[in-house]
Amino acid sequence: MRKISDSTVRRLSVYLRFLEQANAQGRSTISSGELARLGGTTSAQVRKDLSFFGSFGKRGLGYAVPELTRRIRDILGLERGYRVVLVGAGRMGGALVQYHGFRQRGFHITAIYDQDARKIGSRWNGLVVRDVKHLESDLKKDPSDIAIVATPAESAQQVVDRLVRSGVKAILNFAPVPLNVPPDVEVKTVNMALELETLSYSLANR
Amino acid sequence: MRKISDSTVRRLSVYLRFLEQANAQGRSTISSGELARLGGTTSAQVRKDLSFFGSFGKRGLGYAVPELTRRIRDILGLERGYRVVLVGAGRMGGALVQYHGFRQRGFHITAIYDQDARKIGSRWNGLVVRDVKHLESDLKKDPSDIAIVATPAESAQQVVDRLVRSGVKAILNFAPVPLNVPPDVEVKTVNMALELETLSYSLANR
DNA sequence: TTCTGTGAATAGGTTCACAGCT
DNA sequence: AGCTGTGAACCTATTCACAGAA
Repeated sequence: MRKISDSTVRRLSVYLRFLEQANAQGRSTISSGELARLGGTTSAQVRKDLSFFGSFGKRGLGYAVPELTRRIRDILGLERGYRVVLVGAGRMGGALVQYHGFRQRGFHITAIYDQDARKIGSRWNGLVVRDVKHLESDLKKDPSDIAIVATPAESAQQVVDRLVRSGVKAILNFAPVPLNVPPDVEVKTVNMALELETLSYSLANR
Repeated sequence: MRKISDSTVRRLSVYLRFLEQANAQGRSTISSGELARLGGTTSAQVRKDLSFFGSFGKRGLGYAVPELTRRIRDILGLERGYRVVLVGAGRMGGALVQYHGFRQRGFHITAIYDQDARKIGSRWNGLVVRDVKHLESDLKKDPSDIAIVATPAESAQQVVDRLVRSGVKAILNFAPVPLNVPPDVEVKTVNMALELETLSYSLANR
């Protein structure tokens, strides 16, 4: 498949949100102009983004809301559900387990792991925190495509190595370190301090 | 000042982390090649990024670690501290208040706000959660440059409007909606469900 | 010799503008 | 008339490649 830029994929996610709203309101069509306005981009950008995957619209009319919704869900691989394991039962892990947006979109956290004996065994949103030493054996029994890493920086790479060896192919990383993975594994790092620093930069340079 | 790309600013943040490590290890110089390897980029990229702000290196030698650290902190505006207010005392807000990376980098959360009577008055990491209705009057007394919005999607825009009217110039947004702000206000949105969707895309298209 | 600093070349993403359906 | 789909033009970011300083 033709290489699609990360920014295009991110915008598809954004369009999808507004399409779901339009669906809920029972709207039958939507134009590239309206999707653009809602998503903070331009109509040409919307049409270009969609054109990488096909011609979904009707000239003079716009896009059929239910069809385009389905198509984008399909492109993003959201028609199936995903099992997600979470490593790191700290504050951030806790927030993520509760985060409604994940389940809503078909990402189901199926297990939580930690090192800390004080956390192991406690119940979190219906799940028992397990000792991270069971990570490999659990994943062998119940494989997972996606893992969320919310450990301290020091242990993140080591955890990731173990996840990769256990067949995890996609990792969402909240530890503030770049992670090394083989080319067939995808990592997204969310680094909140770094986001604040870009804000600091913009305050300092005006 | 010449327009610097967001990606350059983000990479400077990354370099800064490794420079601080190198400092801690007492290293005196570091080359663009090494910074590149650590930060997952190329040596030409490192040199280009730095060259937008001056010539900090010594040919044949590399960069003096303490000097470059200082320069980047200065560029990013990290030599001063920032007062940060947090709106939304949910799970995510809780994780953010505790997050060590913020304080470490000079971002001090000075107040927490919520709507929910059950949360108002409770102590969080030494701060009492205040009724969000005091937002404007508090900011008038003690202005803040930066706010973190961790409210539900529905209230985010309204909260942001009030922050903007109160003089906040930079917002880190965890609510899963694009926010409208005037051009002199900077917003960074962190949308975790969207990150997972880009991972889903990469799993679906291989 | 080593490694920086930087124009020039390349690649990639966005916007333009218009032909072509409905 | 209205709105899509798309090549072409434009703009921005990255990589190359080399002159020049230590």
